[in-house]
Amino acid sequence: MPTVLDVAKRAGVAPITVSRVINNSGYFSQATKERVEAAVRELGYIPNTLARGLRSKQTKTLALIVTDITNPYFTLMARGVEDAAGNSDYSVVYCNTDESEMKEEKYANLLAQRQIDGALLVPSGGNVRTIKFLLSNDIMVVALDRRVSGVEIDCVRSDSEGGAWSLMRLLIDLGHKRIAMITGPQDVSTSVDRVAGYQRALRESGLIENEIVYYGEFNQQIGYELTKQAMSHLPKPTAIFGANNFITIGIIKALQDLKMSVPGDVSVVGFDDLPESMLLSPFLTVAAQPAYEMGRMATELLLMRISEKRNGGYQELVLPTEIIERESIGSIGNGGI
Amino acid sequence: MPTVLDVAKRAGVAPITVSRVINNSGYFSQATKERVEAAVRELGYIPNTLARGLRSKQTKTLALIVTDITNPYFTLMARGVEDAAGNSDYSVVYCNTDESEMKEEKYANLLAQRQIDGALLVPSGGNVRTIKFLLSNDIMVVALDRRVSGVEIDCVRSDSEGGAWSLMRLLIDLGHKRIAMITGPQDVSTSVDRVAGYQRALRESGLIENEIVYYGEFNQQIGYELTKQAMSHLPKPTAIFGANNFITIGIIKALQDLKMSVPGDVSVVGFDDLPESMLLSPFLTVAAQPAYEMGRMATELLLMRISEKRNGGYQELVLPTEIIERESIGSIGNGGI
DNA sequence: CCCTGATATGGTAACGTTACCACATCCTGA
DNA sequence: TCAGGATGTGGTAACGTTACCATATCAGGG
Repeated sequence: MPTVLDVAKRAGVAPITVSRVINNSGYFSQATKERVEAAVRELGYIPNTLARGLRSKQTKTLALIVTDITNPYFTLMARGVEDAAGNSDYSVVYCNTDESEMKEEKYANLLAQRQIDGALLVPSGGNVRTIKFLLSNDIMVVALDRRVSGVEIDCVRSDSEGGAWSLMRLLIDLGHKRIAMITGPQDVSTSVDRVAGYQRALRESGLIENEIVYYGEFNQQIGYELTKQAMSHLPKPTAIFGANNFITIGIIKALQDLKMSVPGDVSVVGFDDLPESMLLSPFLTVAAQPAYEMGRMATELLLMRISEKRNGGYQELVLPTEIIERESIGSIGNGGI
Repeated sequence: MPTVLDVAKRAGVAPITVSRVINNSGYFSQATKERVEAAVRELGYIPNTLARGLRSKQTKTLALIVTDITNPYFTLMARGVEDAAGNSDYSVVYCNTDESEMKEEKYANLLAQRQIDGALLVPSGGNVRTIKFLLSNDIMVVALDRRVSGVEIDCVRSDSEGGAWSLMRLLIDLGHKRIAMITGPQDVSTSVDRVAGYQRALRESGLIENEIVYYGEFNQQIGYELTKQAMSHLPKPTAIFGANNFITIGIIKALQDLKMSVPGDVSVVGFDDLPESMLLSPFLTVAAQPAYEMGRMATELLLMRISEKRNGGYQELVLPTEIIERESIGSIGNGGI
C-alpha cells in the first residue's frame, strides 16, 4: 500500500504538500497540484482514514441507532440517513437496540471507541445515560423519532399527537364511541404522545369516559394479544387504534382469528404506512410519517452541528403526518356490536 | 479523554502492560490485571480504535454492500449480518448500490480508505472490478446472494435454479402450459439461475416451445409494465412467475388493473417471501429464501477468513429455498383464457 | 528600496496504540 | 547444578497522517 510518503517522493514534494493537495487546504500551485495528482493516480494511492482520524480528530463516520432496522419505517429512515451522509462523504454504522437499554449502552461504548463524529439515536425508553455518555465523549447526538427529557439535544420527529388526533376524528365522525387504543411502552414518547392525541379527541367529543388504552410493546404479537383482550370485554369496542405498523397488523390478525370483519364489525386505524412496494392491496387507514425525510433532515442537522462544533441553540423539528384514508374504517351501525 | 498512558501511570505499570491486560494477550499477573482494570474504571478509559487499527492493521469493521436495504429481503439479511458481526465485536457499515456499478466502486473506494477488514457484497451486474479492487487492498470479500465469475471468492446464496424449478412444477402440475416469466437483468446470476430453473421444468414437461421470458429490473414498476405487455399477446399466459418480491407485487397490481382475478384468471408465483410481520393476509405462493440465515452464515465465513488470513479453498454455500403454497395459484380450467 | 502580506513549500512532532525485542525471575527436569 | 522454557514486565519504535511553525519568494504600496 502506497502512503503519502511514496506519493511525495514520486511527485518530488514534501508529504505535507501532498496532504494539502488531497484535502484542498492551504496554498499550492497549479503545477504541484497536477504532479501530485498524477503521482496519486500512478501509484493508486488511497488515503488512510485511520491515520487521518487519529491526527485530525474527525472520522467522518456517523451512527444510526434504531430499535429494529427490520421495521420498514426505520429502514426507510435509514435510507434517508445514508443518502444524506453519503452526500458529505460520511459513512454510517447501523445499530439495532431491540428496545434494550443494555444493548444501547453497549453500542454507545463501541461507537465511542470508534471515535465517530455523531449519532442519530432513537432512544429506547427514558434512558438519558447513553446520550450523556456520547456527549461526554465529544459525539454529537440528534434524537430521532422520539423526544427525550433531561438532556438538551436536537430532535427530529413527527407529530404523533396531531396524527393520533386526526385518526380519532375520522372514527368519531363516523359515529364510533367505543374506541380502544393499543400502544407501546409508557416510557416512549411516541407512545405517550399518540395516547395524548387519542385522549384529546375523546375529550373534545365528550367521550373521555370511554377511554380504553392498552400499553404493551411496539410489535405484532402484543397487538394480537391485546386485541383479543380488548374484544373479550363487553361492551366491545367498535374501533381499534394501533399505535404503530406492527401493532396494527397484530390487530387485524386477531380480528381475522375472531371471525370479525374489518370494517364491517370493527374499524381499524394505525400509525405508520407500509411502503407501497410491499403491499398487494393497501387497506389500512393510517397516519403516515415521513420517514425518509426525517432521516435526511436529522442527518443534515447533525452534520451541521459537527461542522460548526456548536453547542446550544437546539432545535426540535416536528414534521406533520399524512392521513391516508383507506378501506379499514366504516361508519357505525354497519354492524356495531 | 484518558489514554493508555494515563491508565498506565495510575496503575503503576508500563503502557504496554495495560495493552496486554485490555486485549488479554501475552502474560500478566492477576495482581497487575486487577490494578489495571481498576485504573480503567476509575478514569473511564475507552480504547481508541483508530490508533489500534493504525498499529495493528485490524479495524474490526465489515461492510455490507447491497443493492437496496429497503427491500425486506436485504433488510432481514442485514439483520443476520449485524447479529453475527456483533457477536465478534465487529461493526458493520451499510452501503446501497441501487444496482449501479459506479456507486459500487465509489463505496469500495471509501471502504478501502477506512481499512475495513472484510466486505459482504451483493455484486451488481457482472462487475468484477470492485471485487478485485477490494481484494488488492487486503479486504476479504464474500459474495452474497449472487454468483460471480472471473474471481475466486466465497459465495453464500440460495438455490435459485431449484426454487424456480419447484415453483414451475406446482404450476405445471396444475395444468398450466403457457407460463410467462418476468425477471431481472441478464447479467445478474439470480436472474439467470431462476430462468434456468424455469426452462428446465418446461423442458422436462415438453413445454419448452412455450417459453416466454421478459428480462427487466428487480422492481415493481418493471413487473407491472411487463405484465401488461405479457397480457397483450394472444394466447395469454395462464400463469406468471415473478423473479423477486417487487416484480411479483408489480404483477399482481397490473392484473388488478386489468380486472383479472388471481388465481381465477391467472395464477401467480414469485421468489422471496415478505416477512409475516408485514402482511395482513399472506396470499402469494413463493420460494422463500433464508435471508437472515444467509447473512449470518456469510458473515461467519467472512470472519473466519479474516481471522485465518487464509486465501484459497473457497466455498460456495447454496441454501435451499422453501416453497410456500398459498392462494395465488389454481388449476387450469377454472377460467383459463 | 524596503516593508508587508499573499503565495508556496518544507521540517518536526504528535495523535494513541501495539509489534518487536530485551530482560528478569521462577520453575522443571536432567 | 544448570540449561531451558514458562511467566511477567518494560523500552523503543512505528503505523500514516496532519497541526503547527518556519522559511522563501514575489508583487505592490509607501
